[in-house]
Parts: sequence; C-alpha cells; structure tokens
Amino acid sequence: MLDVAAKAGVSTATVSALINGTAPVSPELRERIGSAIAAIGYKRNTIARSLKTGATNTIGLVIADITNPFFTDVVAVIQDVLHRAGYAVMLCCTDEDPDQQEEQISLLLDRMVDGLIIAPAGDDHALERVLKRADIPVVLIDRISNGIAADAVVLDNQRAVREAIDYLIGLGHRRIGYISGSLDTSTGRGRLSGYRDALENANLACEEDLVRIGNFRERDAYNAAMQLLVLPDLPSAIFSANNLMVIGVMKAIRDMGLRCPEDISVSSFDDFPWADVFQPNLTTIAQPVQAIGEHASQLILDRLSNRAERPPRQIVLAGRLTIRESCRPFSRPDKN
Amino acid sequence: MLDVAAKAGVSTATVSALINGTAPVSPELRERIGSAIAAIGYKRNTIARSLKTGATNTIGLVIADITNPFFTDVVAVIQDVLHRAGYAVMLCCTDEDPDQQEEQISLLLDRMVDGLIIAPAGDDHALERVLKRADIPVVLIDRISNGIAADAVVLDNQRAVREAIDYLIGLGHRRIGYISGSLDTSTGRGRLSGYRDALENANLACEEDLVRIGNFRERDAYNAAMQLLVLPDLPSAIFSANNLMVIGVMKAIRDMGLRCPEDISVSSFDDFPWADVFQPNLTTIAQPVQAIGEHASQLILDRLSNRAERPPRQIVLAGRLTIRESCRPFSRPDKN
DNA sequence: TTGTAGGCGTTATCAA
DNA sequence: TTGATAACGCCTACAA
Repeated sequence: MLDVAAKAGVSTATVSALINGTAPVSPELRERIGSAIAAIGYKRNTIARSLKTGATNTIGLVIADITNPFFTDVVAVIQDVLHRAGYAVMLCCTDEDPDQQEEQISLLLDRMVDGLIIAPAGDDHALERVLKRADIPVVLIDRISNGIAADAVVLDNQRAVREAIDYLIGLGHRRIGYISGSLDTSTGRGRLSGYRDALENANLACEEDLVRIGNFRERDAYNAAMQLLVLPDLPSAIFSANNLMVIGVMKAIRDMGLRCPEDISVSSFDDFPWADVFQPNLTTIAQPVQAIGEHASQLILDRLSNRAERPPRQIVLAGRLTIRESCRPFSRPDKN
Repeated sequence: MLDVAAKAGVSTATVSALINGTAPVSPELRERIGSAIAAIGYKRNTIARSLKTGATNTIGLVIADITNPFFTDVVAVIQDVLHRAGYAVMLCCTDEDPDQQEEQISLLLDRMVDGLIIAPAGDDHALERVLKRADIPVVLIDRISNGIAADAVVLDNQRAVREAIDYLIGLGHRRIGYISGSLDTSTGRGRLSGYRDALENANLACEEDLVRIGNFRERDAYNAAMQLLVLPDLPSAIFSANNLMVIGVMKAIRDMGLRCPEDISVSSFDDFPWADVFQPNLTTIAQPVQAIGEHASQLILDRLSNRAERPPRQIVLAGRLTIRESCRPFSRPDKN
C-alpha cells in the first residue's frame, strides 16, 4: 500500500479511504490511485487489516462429524449464505469428542473469528466451560445446552420421534427397539423422550431392555442392535435416532440373517437422498436442513451487524415423517 | 502481553522468548511470567503474530462439493493429519463452478493461508489463472491439470474403469451405457478413456449414443440416464462415473419402471458405506480415501517444512473394484 | 540472560 | 478533501 501511495503521489491514508469508502476522494485522485493499484497488482493485506480493526470477517463452524450427511447439508447452506454476506467460514470437526471440541474452539478463538456456529458435542458442562472465553456471538444448532444463553436453531425432536413411534404402534408393533444417541446431548435426550411418550400414551410398558445407546455412530449402533437381536423375545421393529446408526442397524439385521421389512421393521431419524431408490426404502424423519442453515446464518448475521443486546432467540423447527416401505404391519403370532 | 510483562516485572521480549522457546529464560522468571499469564488469562494474538511472521498456520482446502461423501471422507482425513501437525484448515466449496473456485481461492489467499490443497473444478485454464497469484505450496487432489506443475495425488482412473467395464463385458454385456463426469476434468476424461479402452479391447464399437454427460451431479445424471433409457435398443448395463450420479441413474431406472439388476445392470465409481446392506448391492470402484488424504497432507507438510525446491511429485493410487450384486450376466435375447 | 526499539500493513484521529 | 502520525500486538535484532 505504501508503494501504491508512492506511485500515485498520495498518502496511505488516502488510499485506505478510497478502498474502504471511508471518506470522499476527489475523482482525480481516485483515478490516479486506481491505476497505481492496477499497475502494482496491489492486494490488501487482510491480516494487517484484522489486527487494526479487530474483525476477521471469518466465522467458525463447529460440527460433530463431517462424514454425516445431515451436517454436511446444513454446512453447505450456511457456507453459501455466509459467503454471500462477505464472511469466510472455518469448518472444524469434533468427532463427538468434548476434548477435541474444546481444542477446535480454542483454535477458532485464537484466530479471532467474529462469531461461532456450533453443533455441540459432549455434555453441557464441556460446552459451557469452553465458551466462557468467548465474548463473540454464538449460535447453537441441532443441539443445545440449557446452561447456555445463546441463539439456537433446533428441531422438536420429541414430537418428531413421537410421531414415528405412533406410526409403528399403529402398525401393530408392541416391542419396538430403540437405538439412542448419546444422552449427553439434547438431541439424544429429546428423541428418547419422544419414544417414551409414545409408548406411555399407548399404555405400553417401556422395557429398558429395548433401549440401547448407539452414540450416533454406525459401529456403536451395530453393537447395540446386535444386543437387541439376540433377545429371547425379538423386537418386531427398531427405531434408530440418526442416519449413521441406521446403517449399523441394517448391517446387524443382515448379519443375523434377518430381512427388513419381512422379519423386522426399521425406521430412523434423518433422511437420505437415496432412500427411495434402494431397498428397503427407509421410512425416516426428514429434517429441514435448508431452513436450519438459513436460520442459523441469519441469527449470527443479526448479532454481527447489530451488537445491541437482545435476549437469545431459540428457533424450533419440525421434522417430517416420510413413510416408505421399511415398516410392515405386525400381528402378534398366536401363542400356542 | 504488555500486561503480562508489566505484572511479571519483565519486558515483552522475555515473555515472547519464553512462550516461543526462542531463547533460554531463567527458572525464576519462567515462574513469575507463568503465573502472570495464568492470572491475566493471557492468550497470544494469532493475528498480530501472523502479521509479523508472515505465517498463519492455516491451510486452505478447496473441494467441489461438500455433499459428496468421497470428498468429505478425504477431508476428514486431511483435517485430522493437519490438525495434528499444528495447522488449522479452512474448507471451501466451489460447487463445480470455476468462478466460485476463483473467488474461494482468492479469499483463502487474502487470508494468507500457508498452503493450498485443491480438488479443482472447471477446466485447466481456470485453475492456472487463479493459481498465478499464489506463490505458496499447492497440492492437487483427485483432479489434475497438465498445465500446472504441482504436487498431486490422483487415482489411476482409466485403469479402474477399464477393469469395471471388462467385468461387465465378461458378464456378456455388449451395449453398456456410460454416464460421464464433466470432460473439463481429468477425472472425467480419464474414466471415459477407461470405458473406451475396454470396449476397444473387446472389439466392441463405441457408440456415441451410449455416452452421456452427467457432470458428476445427480440431477444431470438423471436426465442423462433417461436419454439412455428411451433408446430403441436399450443398453443392458450402465456405468456411472461417480457416486452422486449413480443415485440419479437409479432414480431414472425406477421412473422408467425398470428394475436393477433384473432388467439392467448398474455399476459406478466411488463406494458407499451402505452399499452392502441396501438393495441392489452396488458393484462399485472404491477409492482409497484414507491414503489419498494422508498423501495429500504429507505432500503439503513436506513443502511447508522444507521450502527447498524439489520437482513436483505425482502420486497415483489404484481403485478397487468391489463386486456385489447390481450386475447380472446378460445373454442376447433371441431375435425372432 | 534480559531489555530496548523498530517494524509488519492497516486504519483511525486529527489537523491542515 | 487530504496528509501526518499513532496505534493494533507481536517478534527480532541488537545492545546491555
């Protein structure tokens, strides 16, 4: 910039004023500076600018697993909106590990991101601890923590699962296995409540044998489903609390020599783009990924542009039960 | 840092020396400074540090589509290795659009990333143009450009597809449809060559009717497959040049009232974690994502630590044909 | 072993 | 409308 100023015969202050539109610049200088910039091929140094202004125009995005299509769909939307608004996005993954989460958030904070969008991993306490240091706007997505007063975009998990289980019960199922996510997360807890609600509402006992923790991961879910499938009294249906886990469930079913939906019905949270062309066509709860991403982006953009304190806003969206062919009516075999 | 120095009664230079291990510091001061840091809760300002040192400890990662599981698998590996090595990763997506690619790379360059890992979109020329400005280490993954002398990690696409088509021909297929990626990419071209090689080798004519461009996207592939499926003389098999496109192909097959593999065989590039539990179990070419990610990371880490000029290295890996059940033997129906 | 001082490239505050 | 100058927070000679 020094070179540009020298070449144009003006001061750096004037160059800066022109570039940022901070102050009016006469047409003549505007011209001279412009051609000097072009001649030199000058590019403003963002680092120096950030040091001075205290803003990096970057926002940090923290998700649990980049391999999970739900998260990547949301990320795609967020990146799109935020780029359009002039922000860069730094994406980090925690692998569902609170320690890694702390590390990644520290990394982002060190780099002075202007804001943070987080799909938290681990328990609430882990998140509260690491967020203590951050006095920048934070919006939580997918999962929330009651201890943290931040903007958030979440699903009505309880209601969505309740609806899916109601559907299975309506089909005649009485023993419904449930593969849960980690109960350290609000999604894990909310979805399980939906399951319990539905059973209770139908006057069905909630047998603890039928609930297994799969931690939102395929491998854990495989093991969890296996435990269900060796039960003396087999469940006639299994619900999986997310997309990764239902793959594990299907593998367990296959490895036990069972077929879906002939021998056992399966349904899960999260939809797949391929769900209606591969058999069994999975009955799922589709999340409004587009809306989640847009709301989250908007929330943080609002905070960024208008630092006035406003109470945290929590946006709750609804899932959509998409019925396909992985669940069959079930009638209790005659006991004789 | 000023505060820390003041509190500990030393100079900032000493504090800096301690933090960076640049110079030996006496145990006594080490102690005093340590507690001052803890008391104040001091965190070093990465921006200021970067301004001075010229290094951001950040590397830019540019991929075509975050929604594509192949890319996300590779990204997961790269992020893991690079974080371990002390680097942050900024991930950007181009949506297969050369303009967006230029914009994203500019953004990364503005932010002074220390290196770039790119899965290029668009034609070679687009990439060359934008990379002119970058005098930092660059490694290309998945796709390469002959015009650019950079480290690269790619697949032997030609050989992999050749093997898959050989397999189909061995099964008796003679009219094999091919849904291609964009021919502006090296992967698009390489994979198509493999197809042509195999046909030629079997003395089969390569009918241009049977080759359609799907641009690596589900929707385009759907349309491309539709064109194949209304041909008077239907192909008995279709090969898709990537994962996203095979979903489109399957949707087209379904919409035309056909079944796979009974009516038509299907195979594709890229594997899915769920490929062996959902029907039809797809026969695919699996890419060594772990190796791709590790090589790419290593290549850039090498360049970063050892700026000595060494000729660009190109690592070529092999795909693995994974035979499942989506391809059936085909015998020409009697023509009477 | 420790301190002083200058500069990295911008932007902000004045005064001219 | 423009220019001089002082930060921003850190690192690094070099001097002590």
